Amino acid sequence: MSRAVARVLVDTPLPQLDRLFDYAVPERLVDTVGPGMRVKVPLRSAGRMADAFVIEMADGSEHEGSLSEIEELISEVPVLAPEVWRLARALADRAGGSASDVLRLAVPTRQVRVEKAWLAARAAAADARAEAEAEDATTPATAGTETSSTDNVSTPELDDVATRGITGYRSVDLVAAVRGRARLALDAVPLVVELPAVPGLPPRWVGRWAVTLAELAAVAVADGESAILAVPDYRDQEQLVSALEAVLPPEKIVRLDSRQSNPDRYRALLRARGDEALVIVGNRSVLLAPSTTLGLIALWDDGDPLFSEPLTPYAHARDTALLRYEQQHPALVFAGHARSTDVQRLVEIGWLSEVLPDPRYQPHVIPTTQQGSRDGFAANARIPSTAYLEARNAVEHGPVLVQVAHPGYAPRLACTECGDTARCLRCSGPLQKKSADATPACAWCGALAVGWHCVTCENTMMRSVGTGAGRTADELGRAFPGVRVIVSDGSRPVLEVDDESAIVVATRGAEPIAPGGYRAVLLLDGERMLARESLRVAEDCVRWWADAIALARRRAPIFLVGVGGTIASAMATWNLARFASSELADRRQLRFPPSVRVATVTGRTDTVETALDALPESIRKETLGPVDVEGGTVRAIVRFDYAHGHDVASILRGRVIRAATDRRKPPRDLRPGDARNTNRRTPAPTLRVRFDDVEPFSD
DNA sequence: AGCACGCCGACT
DNA sequence: GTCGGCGTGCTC
Repeated sequence: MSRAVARVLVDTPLPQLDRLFDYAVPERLVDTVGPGMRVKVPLRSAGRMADAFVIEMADGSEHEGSLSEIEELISEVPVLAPEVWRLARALADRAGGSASDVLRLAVPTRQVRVEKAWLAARAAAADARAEAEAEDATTPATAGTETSSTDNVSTPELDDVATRGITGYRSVDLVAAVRGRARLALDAVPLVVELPAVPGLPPRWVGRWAVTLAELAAVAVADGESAILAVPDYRDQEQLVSALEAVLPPEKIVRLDSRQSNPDRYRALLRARGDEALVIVGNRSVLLAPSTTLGLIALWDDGDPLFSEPLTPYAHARDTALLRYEQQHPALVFAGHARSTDVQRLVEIGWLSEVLPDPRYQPHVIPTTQQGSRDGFAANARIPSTAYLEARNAVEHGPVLVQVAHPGYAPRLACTECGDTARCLRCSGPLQKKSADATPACAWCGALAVGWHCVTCENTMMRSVGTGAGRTADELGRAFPGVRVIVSDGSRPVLEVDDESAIVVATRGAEPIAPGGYRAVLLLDGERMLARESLRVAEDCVRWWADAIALARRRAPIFLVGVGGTIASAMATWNLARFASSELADRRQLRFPPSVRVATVTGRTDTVETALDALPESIRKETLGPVDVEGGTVRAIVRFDYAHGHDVASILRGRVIRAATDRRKPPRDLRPGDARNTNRRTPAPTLRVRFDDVEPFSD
């Protein structure tokens, strides 16, 4: 007779165990165990237990040997949704990683209290339904936040969206596009807007992008479908949630992000597991949220590096979104003020359709390569005279934004005598000053530089090099006497300012929102920002500038200081798509990402070599390296076309599994005369593969 | 990772 | 003869 068999995925990072194992279901569990539940199973000799997810149930097994029995059902709550499993599998396969690594990000650890509340609510809802059916009445679901209701919401605001459409974009019916499951590259209108007053909530200004995404999500919910909205950081999330609260009842909005406590995340996950239409908002991991009725996925500002997952298998949220699109076919929206080269690539192959803002919203950007005026304080503050005059005029009416590259006071200090960088005497890290009268401190170890002397020339005096936000603020205070100066940087961010006169000095990405928008914007450190050595500098700068520009009042003057060339004219004409296109063309020329994909292969020399040898010749010949990295390992970079992604991933994955299984000692004759192998006790580094990492192309 | 199996060297 | 070393391979 057939006995109940559960196919499970064992929760382990070992690549060789990244497949399904069959276990017999003991009699006592036959009626309860099901897909998505956590279980404990014996692995290898009895006594060693491992956690696992039940993936599917079967009548029998292909396995030759005898089956072990499931040891224990951890919980009968099916925390792993089938669509999340499929996504995790596809993601791991594409990235050459293990599905369980993805699941660790997707499924929070169990919370018994939360689970009990959920089970109780579910039981209550089932009772209520039965009762309602008996009475043949339609009682709405009652009480508690855990109830599930499939009722469509209809708020006045939402009806308004559906009839009026979403405005600000050129000849596109965005509502119809979402309903038609379109794939869009949406260049957002660069403005701030005031949210409609909601009783009990303070008035609030947010980026207009947030309102647009909220409206799109509301359309999906009105159609009985869920939306997943992903943002790079919490400041964006705050804006988006506020915008959502203006168009949807709060119980339709679920936050799911990595800053939440585990119980909160678990509660959010269980809510998303129901079949209620919801908007699920969060950072990169929100794309792994369960949702069976997914009508929309939208990413805000996909070029932000916070969308790259720092944990194996390092998937980028954009790629997660694309895989999820393939599986569930929701509408897919990549929205941003600037356009990433990655999205541009998808536009150019005809896979995404562009939506452009109405040209009436084009910001008034004035590039000035001129290096500063002669008039006193403005010169110190690195502001060209035209910009200074405009800013002085504008600040009389409200806040003016000044964007700078570096926080602190003096980002770098140097010896007054020999000019060498001042370094920490303890750890050789560079010294910095946090404020004008602060004692210099080490950027690495934090030690205060008291009794400092230059290691090169023994001199004991140092001077500031470069200008941080604090020093700019001091100088601007003198340039604009009597005007309030507000500083916002990454460590002490200011989220909002009022609409009174002020000079707001902010590092990139930390710009506060001003009600009604800034009266003028000065983008000061463009030249320095562009000097960073990275494949994506230009693209990043355009994004940082565009996001700051979007905080300006309509028609406010925006000065891009010290930047010229195509990048400046792209900003001035607000043709950021064309800029992305020319960037992409350059990368194509050099065969750099995202025109091609890359994989970095790291490990012991012979392991890396055999891994590379396993690749087809056409791909092998596009290998850069291997080059030595620290710890007796080497690294190679493989470039390949998107069409070969599947092959490269599966071949390299095979090598990773082999390397993990194979514990033979390294060959004796590995590079004779190489001191590395003779003396050091290297713990045999295994083979590591990472896909689409841009870091090796930076300094 | 762990743990068992197995095939050669020194032992009662 | 056989005890146990670690090199090799597998995990339902």
